[in-house]
Amino acid sequence: MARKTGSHSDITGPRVRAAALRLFAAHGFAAVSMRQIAAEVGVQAGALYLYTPDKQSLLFDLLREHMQEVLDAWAAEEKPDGPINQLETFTRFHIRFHLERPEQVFISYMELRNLEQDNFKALENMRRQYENSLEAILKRGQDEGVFDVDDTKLTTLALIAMLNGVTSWYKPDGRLSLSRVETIYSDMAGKAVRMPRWKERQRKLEAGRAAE
Amino acid sequence: MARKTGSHSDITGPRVRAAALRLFAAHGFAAVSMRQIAAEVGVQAGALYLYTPDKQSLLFDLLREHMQEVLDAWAAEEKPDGPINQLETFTRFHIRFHLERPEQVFISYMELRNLEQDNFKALENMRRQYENSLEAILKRGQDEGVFDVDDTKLTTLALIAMLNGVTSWYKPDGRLSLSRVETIYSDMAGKAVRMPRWKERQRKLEAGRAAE
DNA sequence: GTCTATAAACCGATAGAC
DNA sequence: GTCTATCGGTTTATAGAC
Repeated sequence: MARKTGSHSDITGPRVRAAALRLFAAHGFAAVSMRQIAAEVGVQAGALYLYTPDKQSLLFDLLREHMQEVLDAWAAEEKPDGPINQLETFTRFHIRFHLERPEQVFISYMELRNLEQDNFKALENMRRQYENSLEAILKRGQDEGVFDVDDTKLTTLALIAMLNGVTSWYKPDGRLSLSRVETIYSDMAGKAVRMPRWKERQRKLEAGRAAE
Repeated sequence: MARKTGSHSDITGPRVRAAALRLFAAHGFAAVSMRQIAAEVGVQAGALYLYTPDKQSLLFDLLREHMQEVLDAWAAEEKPDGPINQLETFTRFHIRFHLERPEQVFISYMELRNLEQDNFKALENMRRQYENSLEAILKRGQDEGVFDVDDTKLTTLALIAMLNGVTSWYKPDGRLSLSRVETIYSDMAGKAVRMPRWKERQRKLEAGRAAE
């Protein structure tokens, strides 16, 4: 039964991509050779070119599909009412989604510079689109007076950077559970942007005085 | 006067390191060849080995010196009294120091994985030492009841990740000045960890009741 | 679909002339 | 201190047998 050659296009294709993902994440795109990827899959280097036109496309496809997954998953997420709850939903979603895909996340911000210009721009647009969905929540909260944010764009980037940081230390069997980590980050994000109660009171006081 | 060879040890050495820094930051350690570095300096590849035993040492020295600079600069920074002011001092210091050295910061977290194990561990210890100086501030604030932090270690990492994020978008001639950016981040960090006023009042209330 | 073999170029590092 | 030349090995990608 065992044979060395045969038709495995539908199986080998995904395996090539999985091996590339693992190796790029572990050693970096530039440091990984096509021969290493082939060895990981169990084929010869030449066979890889049946599944990708070149090494660059292998990287770009991995990054593009990851970003598309993020966008689709967030679009499918059920959104509660009100910016405060939406911010919690976003932070929890972001942390959970990213911790479930450590390798994709890692290469998504480590290997961007190895992309050719056009590929880089395509990825950057998708990333900006995702950031905009958080900024929209902050803007709404700002308009409704429940958030007190100095600059929504800057705050968006600061929050996402903070949330991304979790991927660099979290271990699934560490001392903190996933939901516990979600809660802590979500609380910090909320405290960082929410209108303080004393400011809210002052605002209402002034509004009342103006109404007299 | 012009001659092609001569004694330039004291000049060429730093130029090699500067070229390596620039190229590693721009293209990544693994993607940069010794020949490229030599070309940037204006010497032949062989001449580089007068200034570094090998490529790995070139990277390690850059990273180690950067971390040492961070530690020295923070040690030299004048510290105000009280955790609240110290947190502001730390956030402003961190942002300013890192924005002044974008290339060093970039390679310091992008190229860690290209270090051999011993070199990596040495760097990691220095990084942890720096993190500890922030965690000490949070712990003191927690003990004094002015901070309300769930987990000082996790919060330390979250704050540093947030602050580091600034290096990925800040442009010196952008719409926000450096001191403005410092203020916004410092405010966010403060709000994220400070004991809320209502909680503080409740705490004092309970303390008063217990004293009866 | 996978293999072997190979082209053409590049790599890090060293030797030895000047 | 810098050069040229080179060793021994690697790289991406392709050609052609099976």
